[in-house]
Amino acid sequence: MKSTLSELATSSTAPEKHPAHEVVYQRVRAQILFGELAPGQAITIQGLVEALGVGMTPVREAIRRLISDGALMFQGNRRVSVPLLSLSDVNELIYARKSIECELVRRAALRMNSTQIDKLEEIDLALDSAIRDGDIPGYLVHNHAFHTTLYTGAHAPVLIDLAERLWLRFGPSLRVVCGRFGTQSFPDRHKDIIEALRRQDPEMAALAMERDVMQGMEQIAQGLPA
Amino acid sequence: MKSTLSELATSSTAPEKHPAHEVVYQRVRAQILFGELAPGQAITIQGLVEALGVGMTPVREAIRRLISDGALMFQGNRRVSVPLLSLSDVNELIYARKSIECELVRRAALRMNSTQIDKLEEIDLALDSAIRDGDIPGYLVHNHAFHTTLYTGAHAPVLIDLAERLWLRFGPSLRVVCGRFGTQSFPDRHKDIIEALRRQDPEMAALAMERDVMQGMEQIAQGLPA
DNA sequence: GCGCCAAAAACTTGATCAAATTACCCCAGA
DNA sequence: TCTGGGGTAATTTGATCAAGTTTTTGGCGC
Repeated sequence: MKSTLSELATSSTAPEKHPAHEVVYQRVRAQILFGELAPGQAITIQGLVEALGVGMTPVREAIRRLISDGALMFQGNRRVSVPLLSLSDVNELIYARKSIECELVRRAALRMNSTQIDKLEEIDLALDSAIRDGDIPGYLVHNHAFHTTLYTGAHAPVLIDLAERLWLRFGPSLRVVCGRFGTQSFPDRHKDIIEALRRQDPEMAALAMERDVMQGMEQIAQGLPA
Repeated sequence: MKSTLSELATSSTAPEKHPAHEVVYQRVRAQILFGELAPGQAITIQGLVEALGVGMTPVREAIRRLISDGALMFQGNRRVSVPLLSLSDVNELIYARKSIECELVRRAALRMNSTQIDKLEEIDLALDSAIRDGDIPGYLVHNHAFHTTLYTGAHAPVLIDLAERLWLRFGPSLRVVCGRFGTQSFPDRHKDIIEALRRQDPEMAALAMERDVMQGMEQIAQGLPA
């Protein structure tokens, strides 16, 4: 029984019939977010056609979407690859993440009820175990789940869309950093965020989020290819 | 000799061979940005196939991209349409535009040379004539050109990508507002921006941009369907 | 090193199948 | 007879695939 990370992350309890191009998109998206694809790695349409056993049209649609997301990069001569981040890119991502995600957590602080916050705490506990065990894929999955669940509470679809896009850009590089430094080097700001949510204190939440973002992004900056 | 707005806006001096899916994307993108498609309007694959004389795979790719951009909206039952903005959407767009575009103009203020600023001033003059003449399409095209040229000077690809996406979201609604109120109601903050650029004063530029953004978005908010 | 040739991959199209909407018709009830 | 509702048929549209065409790449010989 083989079950890859991306299969787990994309499996749904409700067996709705998703179109093939959607399945391919979600699958590759998860591979990028959770580090199964390395920065700089080449992606071919044919490769995905053979790997996933679908026709070429759905694969093409999924790839165009991912390029638009910034999750993949069009290299000009018909080549597609996972982007390599420059230091300048990381600096832009830092600014954008701080702007967007701090606002999301501010809004979430005003709107989330205690049930939703409990759910968040539950995810954070799973995240803690992953960190203790040095489980890098688990860390990536739960860390992403923590943020997306948090943002869902903000009821801000446009900002959430922007935030998800930013995560797709640094996902592969985050995986590399974890592989190099392990998960220990991430002190947990999530506890501060949760406390701020319970107090319904937007500015405290935004401050904790800013620290969380900075920690992650500085790690990525240090792990950049020289 | 018929030449629509989107044809003009996408025509390039260099007749490079772009793939059909790219041509379709640029074409529909321009139609959305410059108001040839109304909010709520339905988009069909077959319609574009017939209108543009290309196969359906390139059209599908272009549509997926535009959906990912937020320029089009997937309505669940296989239907695609130009999004209608809610007041909440506009509020999110205001925050995002202020964050991203003010930072872009700050960076541009530190990097643009006087030749580039001259180019910007030239575009702004064309914009002024369009306003005087009540030329709404011209206003939309030149206004967009002003901002993209300005942002190009910031050398910040990630932030530029985010900003372009935001423009795609409110493009159709901006067209509606112009049609209702005309172009007179847009006092010109661009002069302030240009002066700030010449002084290389990032904060003055950011402030002028913030006013420009607020003016445009408040117009859109007031023009929202009741 | 330069150019030609072969193989692989991307691009495009047309055909086929499935799903959804629309049109239409028939019948019941006023 | 007229009207309205329900159900079915036809058309429209979307989804997928496979084949043909074009482009790029990489190797090989000169």
